[in-house]
Amino acid sequence: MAQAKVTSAQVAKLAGVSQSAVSRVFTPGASASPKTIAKVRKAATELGYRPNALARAVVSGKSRIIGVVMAYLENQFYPDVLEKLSNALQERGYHVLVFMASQSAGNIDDVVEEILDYQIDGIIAASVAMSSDLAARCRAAGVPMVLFNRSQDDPRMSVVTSDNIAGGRRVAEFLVAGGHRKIGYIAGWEGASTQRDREAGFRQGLADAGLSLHAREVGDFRMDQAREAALRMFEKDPPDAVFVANDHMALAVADCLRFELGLKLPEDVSLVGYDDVPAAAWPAYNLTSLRQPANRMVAETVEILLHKIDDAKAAPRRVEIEGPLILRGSARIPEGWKT
Amino acid sequence: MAQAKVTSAQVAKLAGVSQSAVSRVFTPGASASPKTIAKVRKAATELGYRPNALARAVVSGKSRIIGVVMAYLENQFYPDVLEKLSNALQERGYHVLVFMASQSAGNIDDVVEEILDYQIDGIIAASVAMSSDLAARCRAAGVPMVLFNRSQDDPRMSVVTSDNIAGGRRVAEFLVAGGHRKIGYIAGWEGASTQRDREAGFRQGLADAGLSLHAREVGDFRMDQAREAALRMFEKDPPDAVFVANDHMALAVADCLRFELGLKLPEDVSLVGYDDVPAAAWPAYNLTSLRQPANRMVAETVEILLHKIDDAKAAPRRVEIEGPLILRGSARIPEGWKT
DNA sequence: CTGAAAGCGCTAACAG
DNA sequence: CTGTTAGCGCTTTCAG
Repeated sequence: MAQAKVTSAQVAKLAGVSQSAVSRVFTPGASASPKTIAKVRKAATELGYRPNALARAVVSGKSRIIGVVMAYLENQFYPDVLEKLSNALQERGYHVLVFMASQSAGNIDDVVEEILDYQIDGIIAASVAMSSDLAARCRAAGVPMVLFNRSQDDPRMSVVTSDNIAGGRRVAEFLVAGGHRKIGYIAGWEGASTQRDREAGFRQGLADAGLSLHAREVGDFRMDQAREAALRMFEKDPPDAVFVANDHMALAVADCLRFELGLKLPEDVSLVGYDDVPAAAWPAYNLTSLRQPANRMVAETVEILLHKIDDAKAAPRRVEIEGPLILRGSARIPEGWKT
Repeated sequence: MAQAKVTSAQVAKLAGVSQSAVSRVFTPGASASPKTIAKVRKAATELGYRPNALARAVVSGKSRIIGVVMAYLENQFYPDVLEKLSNALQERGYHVLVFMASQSAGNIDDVVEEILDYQIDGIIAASVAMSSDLAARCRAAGVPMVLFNRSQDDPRMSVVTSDNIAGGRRVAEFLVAGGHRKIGYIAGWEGASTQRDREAGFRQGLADAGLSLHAREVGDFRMDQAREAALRMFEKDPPDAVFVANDHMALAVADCLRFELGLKLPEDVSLVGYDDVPAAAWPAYNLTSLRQPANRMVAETVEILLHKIDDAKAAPRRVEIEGPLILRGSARIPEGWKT
């Protein structure tokens, strides 16, 4: 009968070996004779023994816990990422301690401290701005960190994003090739590197075609703000195409244009988003969007982090992954446009 | 200058007190003279000391970690719940170790064992079926558990759901009052208690009006399955109203009916979902839905779990929370229908 | 209130 | 390979 809190000592006694023998049997890198292993395993299952991960962590210094900081889960892109991260880390024998930076009165720093108290082996920060102060603390504590979908100038920091500049440029090329000339942009939160890069790339792409932004509004990565931005943008001299900094906002813009302003996509205006969240593919939206390859971004993130974990002096890496433009019905497709 | 891994012993030395004094200053329930507290605090901040939560957990037996098991995050209802859970627990000084049961080759039991190794103080299982075997293990390990949005017959288990039977019945009353007579139902995964209860309530509601189900198909809580279910249901003798077991599926059904079958909502057919996820309110869907009050469900869940944590012999509780029917444009609204 | 001392459950040298 | 012996960093008696 399985007892609560069985210790290695009890297993040792039952198996007739030393406590360290038990430890060895359950420690990945250690060796024991087949005979000992058998005896210990038998006793262990008999008692329902499982090693105490915390005690192990205290002595070994490795908790096999990764802290994941998320800004908010409303944007479909993030639940998807969280799920993938969690699965990828689980496969590698790590577990995820989550922290939502959302509501928490701005003091994300406090909670990262708290999370640090758990002796986590690494941190993944998705779309949150790390104060350089905090980054310094993590470095001091020897906890590797990688930024996901948010860049930072600090060259000591590992970063994984999509290639936002190339992506922005590609959208511009696409819209220009589609014959659009009055092209608007709805920006995300201006503090975000992703926002800045997408806009920069987009502007470059327009400039290459001798164009510039016809209109620009800020949506702050929020649906309600995006709707209002769209309303302002179409008040007078409306654009014939709009690029929205992410899909989450683009969905709201699509609704606003169609149901509030009575416009048809793509006949009256072309609309393009960024991320390719699941909802972009839903028939009600059918949104053309530049895909962020979540799978590859997650894989890289995990790779970089785990590598840094077992080699503390590994150099920081900055990875930008290009994603394809997914063509759907919300934007006019140029004749002969190749993929 | 903040050093990596500062111990209480170092702080003690600097403060000129014993190591236990330092411990007392940082232990919630303990006492020390104001003078000692001051000295210790000063030394601690000077060194950048923070107690090691793991070591504390080993000796105290309380980790202040809650394991949260989630089936999948694609259905918008769950990210929302996860975020709220995480926030609520954080406020109470707990942290969340997540486990995604999704892909993981069916063996959710294995990973719950893993998560149990971390000496978590409690488990919240959202929409996952606990094998009674596993439930027994948790009980043996003395780890309280509460089931969220999924019921189980075992009376020793605490459970929080919405009142699915009342909800199903209410939808039936609503559709009947709207003059519908050929009413179809698209079921979720048949293994889920929520599915069964919603259907049971719905059928009761119809029966009370002398009606029965005109058609029934299974969508398994998946969008693609739901679409196919809708297609089958409308192949011949189509219903004039459909209740779909959750919004996640209802969104797919809405798209199928409108864009594949060319039907108008609510003129040709009324559609009602369950959950009231954010997307239900998006203009593109405007879906009438029975809301699951996530806030209250989460609050209850946390309450029950934490109570059980500090009183091990607290009786299990089963809570069913009623939610309102949110009227939108996808279903005909009966004349004089009161809220 | 405070320090000394005894563990929590486990891993990691260390001799044999 | 194995048992013995030190700890990991902390909380918690136990005297004083």
